[in-house]
Amino acid sequence: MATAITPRKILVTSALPYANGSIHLGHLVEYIQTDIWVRFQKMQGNTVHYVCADDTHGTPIMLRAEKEGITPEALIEAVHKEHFADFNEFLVEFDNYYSTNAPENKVLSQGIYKKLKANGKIATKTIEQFYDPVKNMFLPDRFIKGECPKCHAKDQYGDSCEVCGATYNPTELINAYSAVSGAAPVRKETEHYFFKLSECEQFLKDWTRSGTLQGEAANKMGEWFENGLNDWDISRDAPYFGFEIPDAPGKYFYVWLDAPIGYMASFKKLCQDQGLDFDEYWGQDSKTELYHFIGKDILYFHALFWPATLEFSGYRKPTQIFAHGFLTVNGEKMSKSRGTFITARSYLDHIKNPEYLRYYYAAKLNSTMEDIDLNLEDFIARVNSDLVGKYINIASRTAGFISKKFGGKLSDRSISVNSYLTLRLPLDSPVLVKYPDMGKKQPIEFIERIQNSASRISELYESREFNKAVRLIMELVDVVNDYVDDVKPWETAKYQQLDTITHWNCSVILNAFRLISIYLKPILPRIAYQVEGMLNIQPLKWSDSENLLSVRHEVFAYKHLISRIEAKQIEAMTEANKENLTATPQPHSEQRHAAHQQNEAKAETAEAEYISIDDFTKVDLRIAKIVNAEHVEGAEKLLKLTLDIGEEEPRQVFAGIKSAYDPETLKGRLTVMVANLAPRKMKFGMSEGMVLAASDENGGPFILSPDAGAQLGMRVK
RNA sequence: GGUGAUGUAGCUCAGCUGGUUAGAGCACAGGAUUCAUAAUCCUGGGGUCGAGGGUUCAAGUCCCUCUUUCACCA
Repeated sequence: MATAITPRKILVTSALPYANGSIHLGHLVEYIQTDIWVRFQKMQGNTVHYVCADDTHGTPIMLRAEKEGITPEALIEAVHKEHFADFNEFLVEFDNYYSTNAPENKVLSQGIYKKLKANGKIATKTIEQFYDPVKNMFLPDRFIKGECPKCHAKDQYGDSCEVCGATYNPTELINAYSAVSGAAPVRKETEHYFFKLSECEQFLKDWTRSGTLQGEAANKMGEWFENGLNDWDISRDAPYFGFEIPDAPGKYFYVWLDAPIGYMASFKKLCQDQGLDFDEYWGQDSKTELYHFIGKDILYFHALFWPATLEFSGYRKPTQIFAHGFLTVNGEKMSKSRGTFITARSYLDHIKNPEYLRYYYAAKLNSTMEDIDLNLEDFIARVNSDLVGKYINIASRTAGFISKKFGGKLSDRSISVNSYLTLRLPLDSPVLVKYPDMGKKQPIEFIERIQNSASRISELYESREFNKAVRLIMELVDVVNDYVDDVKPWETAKYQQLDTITHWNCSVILNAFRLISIYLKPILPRIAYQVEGMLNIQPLKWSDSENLLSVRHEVFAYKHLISRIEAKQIEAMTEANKENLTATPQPHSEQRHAAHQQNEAKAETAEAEYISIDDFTKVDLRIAKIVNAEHVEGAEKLLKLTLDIGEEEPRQVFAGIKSAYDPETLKGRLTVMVANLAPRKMKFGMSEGMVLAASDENGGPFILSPDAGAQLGMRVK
C-alpha cells in the first residue's frame, strides 16, 4: 500500500454557488464529487480542509433583494441557510461554509487589489456604457433588452439573440430598453478599473502548461491565448452590492474579483476557529496542496484571472484545477417543463436517501470534462441492483446466521489456509453429496483478493476516476455473492455437526462485507456509519483494509439498511418539478458565477416558443372530403361529419361548428383534418379525428379549405 | 460562425501507446437456488464501434471530409 510517510496537507474548494437561487442536481455533481474526494483523502489520514461559501455580490442580488423589499444582507443570509441545509443533507461535509460578504473577504480583496496596484497591474480607462436614467444605474448587458438586429426577434438580451443565436453589442439592439425600469437607456461615460491581464500572458502560458489543468482544459486555454488576452474590467459603478474599491469612491469590485478570494476568506475563518496557519496554505512558497473543483464553464476565471491575480499579489497558485462536465437528465438539458430541473430539496422530499444520488454520480464521474447523464430509469436500476441487491444483500444474507445461530459472535477460527483445510467438509457429508462442487473456492485467496484491491481502488479515487473505482468495487461485490453461493451457509446450517463450518464461512463473508464497506465509505458515509454500528467497530479508515475483524468479535444483529427506489417516487419528483413556462426570465451573464447555472433561462425560452420539426411531423394532417354533414340530436354546438381521406371506411368526426355552418353547404367540400388524433368517445359516439378551423373573439369558426388541385387524402405539411 | 469535447449492444458506459472471433452492468430469454424487505448464481440472444474515404500486414483505436450531441466565446 502506498501510504505516505508524512500526511499531505491539502486545501480543497468547490465553486461558490450564487446566492440567487436554489441548489439543484446539477450543482450537486460538483459538491458530491468534491466531497467524495475529500472524504477519501481524510480516510487516508491526510490533513484536508474543505471550504466553500455563497457567492453573494452583484447586480442580480441587489435587484432581487429590492424586489422582495428586503436588504441584500437579509436575502443572502436566508439563501445561505437554505444552501447549507441542502449540502448538509446530501452529506457534503464542508469544514467551513462561508459567505463572500464577510469581513475577511473584504480585507483580503482590498489587500490583493492594493498589491496588484503596487505591482503596476491596475489601469483605469474611461468607457461608454448603457445607463438607466430612471433607475440611475449602469446596466449590465443582460439587463438591456430589445429587438435583435439580425432576426428582429423581440425582447432579446443585450449580448446575444436566443432565437437566431447572433451575438452583438448592446448598442446594436433596436429599440433597446432597460429590463429594470423599462426606460430607454442612454449612453454614458464612466471610468473603470482594469486588471492588466494582457501583461500576464507569458506567466499564464507557462502556468497552464505546467500540469495544473486537464488535457482538454489546456487545449481550451490554447484557444484563448491565440485570440490574445484582454485586460479585465474589475470595477462596477454604484449602486452595486459588493465591496468598495479602496480610494475610489462609488466604484465597487466586480463580483468575479472577490468571488474566488472567497475561497481564501472561508479558509481564513477556519484558521481563526481552529488555530491553523493561514500563510502555511496561501503563502507564496506554500508546500501544501490546493485544489479547486469547478464546472467547465468557469474555467476561464479559474485558469486565467485567478492564478494571475494570485501571482501578482504575492500568493501561491493552485496545485491543480479539476473541471467537470455538466449534468443532463435523461440525455437532455435539465428542463422545467419536463420536470427534470430538480432541486436538491425536491429530491430529498421525494427520494429521501441522498446516498442513492451520491452512488449514481460516483458510478458516472471521471476525471474529464465530459458531461454526465442522470438517466432516471438507469438510476433506479443501478441503485436497486448494485446497492440493495448486491452490496447490502451480502450483510442481509449472512448476518442473520451469526446473530441467530451463534449469539452474535464471529467464529473463533482465524481466516488462514490452515483453518480452511481443517474445516473442509467431510467427504461423506450429505451437503457435499448434494453439491459435489461446493467449497472449491479458497477463502484465504478470496479475502486476499478483496484486500489487495485496496491500492488500485485508492489510485482510482485519487485520480478522480470514481466510475472505475465503483466498477472495480462492484466486481468485488460480485465475487462475494458468488462465494456465498459457493459455500451455501443455508445448506450447512441444516446440520449441527457442520456448525463450525457455517459459523466460519459467515465470518469470512462478513469480513468481506466490511472490506467492501471501507471502499465505498467515501461515497456512502452514512451507510458506512451504520455498518460500523452493526459491526461494533471504530470508524473505518482506509488502512483498516489491511486487517480483519478479530476472532470472537461480537456484532449486533443486522437491521435493514436501505430499501429499493420505486419508479413512483421518481415520477412524483418529476411531476412536482414541472413548472409553467411563464417563469421569470433570469438575468444571465452575471448570474453565472462560481457555480454554473446551466443555461436555464435560455433553454426555457427556446422551448416555450418553438417545437422541433419532429414534433410537427407527428401531426398527420390530411385533406378530407366532407361526404356528409348532419345535425346531432341534443347537441348545441356539434355537427356530425363524415370525412373521406381515401381510407376504406370514412371517418366520423364531431366538430363544434354548428353555430357557423349549415350542414347542407358543407357537403362535398374539401377541408383539412388531423388524421392521427387518438379517437375519443363523446356523448354522441366516437370522434375519429379533428377538423381545423380558425376563430377568435371576433368571429368564427371558419373551417379551412385547400387550394384548387388538392385531392382527398393528401398529406399537409 | 470559431474553438474544445462527444457519438461503441434496448439503456448507462469500459475499451491503455493500433494486433487473436468488440466487453461490463442493467434490461430481455431459459435454467438453478431459497439465506436475504424477493435476492443471488449459471447459460444465452443481441452491436457493419455516427457516415464516407485514406494510411497499415492489421483500425473502434491513427489521418481527412461530413454529421450528432454538449459546452465556451472573456
